[in-house]
Amino acid sequence: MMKSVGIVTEAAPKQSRKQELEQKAALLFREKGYAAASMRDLAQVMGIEAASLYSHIKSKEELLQNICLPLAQELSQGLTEVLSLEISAREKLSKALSHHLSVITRNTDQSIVFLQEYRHLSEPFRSEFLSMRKEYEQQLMLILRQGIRNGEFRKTDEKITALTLLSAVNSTPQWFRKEIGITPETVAGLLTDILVNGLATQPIASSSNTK
Amino acid sequence: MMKSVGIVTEAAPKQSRKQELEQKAALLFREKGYAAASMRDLAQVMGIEAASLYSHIKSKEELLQNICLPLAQELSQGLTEVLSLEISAREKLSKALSHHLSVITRNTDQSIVFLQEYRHLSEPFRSEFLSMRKEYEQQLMLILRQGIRNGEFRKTDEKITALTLLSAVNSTPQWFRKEIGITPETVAGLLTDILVNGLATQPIASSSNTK
DNA sequence: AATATTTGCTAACGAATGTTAGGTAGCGTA
DNA sequence: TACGCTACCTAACATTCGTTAGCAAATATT
Repeated sequence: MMKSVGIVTEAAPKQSRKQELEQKAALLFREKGYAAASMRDLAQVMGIEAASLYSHIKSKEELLQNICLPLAQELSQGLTEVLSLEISAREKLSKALSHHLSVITRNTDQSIVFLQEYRHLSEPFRSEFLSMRKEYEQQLMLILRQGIRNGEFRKTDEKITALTLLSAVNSTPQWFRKEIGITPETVAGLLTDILVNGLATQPIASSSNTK
Repeated sequence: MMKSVGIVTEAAPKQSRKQELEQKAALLFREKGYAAASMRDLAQVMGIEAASLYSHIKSKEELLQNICLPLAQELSQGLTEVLSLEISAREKLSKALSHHLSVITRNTDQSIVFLQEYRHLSEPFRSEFLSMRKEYEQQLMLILRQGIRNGEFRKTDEKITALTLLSAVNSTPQWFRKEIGITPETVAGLLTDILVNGLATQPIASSSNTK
């Protein structure tokens, strides 16, 4: 039952076919959406018949789960680690955004599917996913609250700010291509700078300016 | 046999049946996604049979078009108007974000469908939609460029910044509920403040200004 | 009262969907 | 050699899909 190929020399893409399937599925789901992407579409991309897919997977939804859940795990774990550090709120926010961006820019297809198609998970998984997301948002709010309390951040609505930050960084996979020379770390620096320091060269006095 | 149970006496069905259908369709598409939402689902929400929907519409996609295209028009027109004003870049950006937020917070269901399901438009429409979006992004970049040139804004990557701003405001319909007392104008003020002035109370030296 | 429009019905269509059953060729290993 | 495993095949299934045809009651218009 167990694959005893555990010699260290396995750097070659031997563990491939299923992984290749999952990669192709992520790309297909990204492009057409989970519901609109058929197993026959996926089979065509793989160069085989639709029924043959079931030699590798149990169901279509298993593919979606294998895209969403590992990503959710990796994101959650990273943020929890950052929260445990004893550094300023500003540094925490910077590290949190960097880790988040690092994860999603290294998995752009998966991230887009993760963000947009999670609702097609069936029931134990969907709820689990949503509560993980809620906890993630609340952990981010914790950082903001700390920063506001000790004067590092301005007094903003924590919830709105957290959701706004998240959706700003979550749009990155839409335009990020690793071929164009820009690294995830550079992106993290750029976005963190914009969001923390703002666009303006000098802040405006009052809170309201519209009339 | 027609159901002659007209006793129900709906309060004031001022809007036509077709408008009601389009509103319900927007909500359904938002909740399940366009591809996963069936005409039979929609019929059930309307309390009629699926085939009866076709007394009001020509096709499922017509519903999607009637959700996406008016919204795209209203957004584009507003931004073009702002661009024509002779005011500072900062004021332009503020007005642009305010108008954008005003439109999407007044049509939350439609906005979410508009943002996530446009790809299911068939071909003349999808391309038209994409080019409108591209022009919208470029108009926003124009404001940023103006602000950077005349020193109102810090030197950031215009494209990345524009996309980041857009996705930040576009997440608003996800949490905005008009019942909770907060007005679109207040949201616009909050978000503009965060994005323009940043989170920090005092900007950091930002050593990572390599490029 | 006669007519037209709106709004709904039942029945059914062909096409597409995810998935199962059962089989086969090739390959590495005991 | 025999075995088991991976990776694929053809054929077919039950459902669901968007949509059409044809008809009828209610409502509005004349």
